[in-house]
Amino acid sequence: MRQKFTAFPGMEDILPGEVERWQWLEQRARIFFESRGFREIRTPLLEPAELFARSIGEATDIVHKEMYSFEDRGGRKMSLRPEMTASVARAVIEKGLLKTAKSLRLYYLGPMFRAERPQAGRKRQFHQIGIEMINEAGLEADVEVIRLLYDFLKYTGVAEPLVQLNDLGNAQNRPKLAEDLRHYFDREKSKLCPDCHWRLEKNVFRIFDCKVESCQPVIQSAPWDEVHPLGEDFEKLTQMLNGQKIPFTVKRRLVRGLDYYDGVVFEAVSRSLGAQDAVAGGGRYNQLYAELGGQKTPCTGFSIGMERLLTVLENEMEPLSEKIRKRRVYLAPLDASDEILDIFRKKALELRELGIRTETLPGEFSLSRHLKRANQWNIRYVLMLGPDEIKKSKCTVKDLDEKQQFEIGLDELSSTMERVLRT
RNA sequence: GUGGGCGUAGCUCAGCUGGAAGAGCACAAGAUUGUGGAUCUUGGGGUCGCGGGAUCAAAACCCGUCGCCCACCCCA
Repeated sequence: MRQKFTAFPGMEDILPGEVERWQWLEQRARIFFESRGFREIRTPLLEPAELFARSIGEATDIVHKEMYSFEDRGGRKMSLRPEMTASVARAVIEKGLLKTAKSLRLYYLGPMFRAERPQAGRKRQFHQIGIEMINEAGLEADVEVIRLLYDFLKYTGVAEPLVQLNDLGNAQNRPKLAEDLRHYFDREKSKLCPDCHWRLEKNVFRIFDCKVESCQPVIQSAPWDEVHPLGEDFEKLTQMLNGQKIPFTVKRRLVRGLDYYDGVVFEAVSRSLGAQDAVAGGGRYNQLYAELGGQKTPCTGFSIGMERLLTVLENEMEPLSEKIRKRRVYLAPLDASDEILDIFRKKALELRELGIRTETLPGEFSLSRHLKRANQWNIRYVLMLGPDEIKKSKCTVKDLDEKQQFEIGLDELSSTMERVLRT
């Protein structure tokens, strides 16, 4: 097993057999978001390094130690995108998309890159599905984003999506909030772990992510309600969510690692994921566009980790392979006559136009072999055509699951198979 | 960057206090040229992660090294 080339750590091949789940999820996403008025946007994988520093934040881990950055031949500093929100903002500002529309609803889907140490649920190349609601202020937009996330997760088959939310405060009061929290944790410093001491210096909010046992009491009794009580707006938001029957919990220690968030933030979590339990995360960001040189533009959005969602769905996905399997038929010509092969070519074309995968083993005329192969390829229906069938102008269709077979007139073969496969 | 676990066939792994590299699954051919999954027969596949050391003898013991996984940090 001496191998010359291997994929880089944390960059995985998605092989046939697994790729079908990805295709399925991508298709679900497109159907779901497009039918709700979102339009896809695709941006380059490479962007100016500065774009991410300005948007995500110079001091965040993502920017200062997890970006793939390098210079191209012209000495331009570029980075592989670690997330999509900044790229979308750049494109919207650069192309002036808000000049011909008051607001935008965009979705995206694709690979992101972060040079972290790989682990369960954390790859260096990973994939996200996300949406951005651009230039949409107001509680209604916040509620809608959360509802879209909740509905989409249900739509893909997550049994009970759990949404957690928090209010990080707005641009005006956030510095003071950080200051007050720093003040509090500084008083309790002796009870905190070394990592938290570091966080205290760097980014107080991160202390809330600490999992060390001894830090928990201090975190629990953080004076959120004094320094930043949940306001009337947040109260209204929760009422609206209740009204729409979206289950959620308020988690005051929920903070996010990207600096551009302010206001309402949320995550969807699943216990089945292990240490990295967030399936999706998002929230409101009202300052980003101004920061990047555009007009001040209130926005909200989220992104979903595709790998993580697929992990959550793993159990529920079993019927999926079944569904894919059903859209296939196998053609078994029983001799090499031109007449039979001609009919099969024509029928294969018809079936394929109907979106039915049609396969055969070329140059093989032994029925036993055909059946074996169909079985091996996990195809349920075998269409058999030989001299006997030609005489009657019919085709014998064998159902390998039910061990039945029946004859269908050649003229209605394709339409009948379409009906059979639909159920 | 810091811990812990694991590296033997394509996959899952067994291999005892050192004594001729194995099983199951998968793959290929046949028994079987108009009725498949089973069974049987046969076959291809290995620098036992890599390098060194002690030994008559190492997959096993010692040292080093590389890789992967999990966890911390952080996030999707």
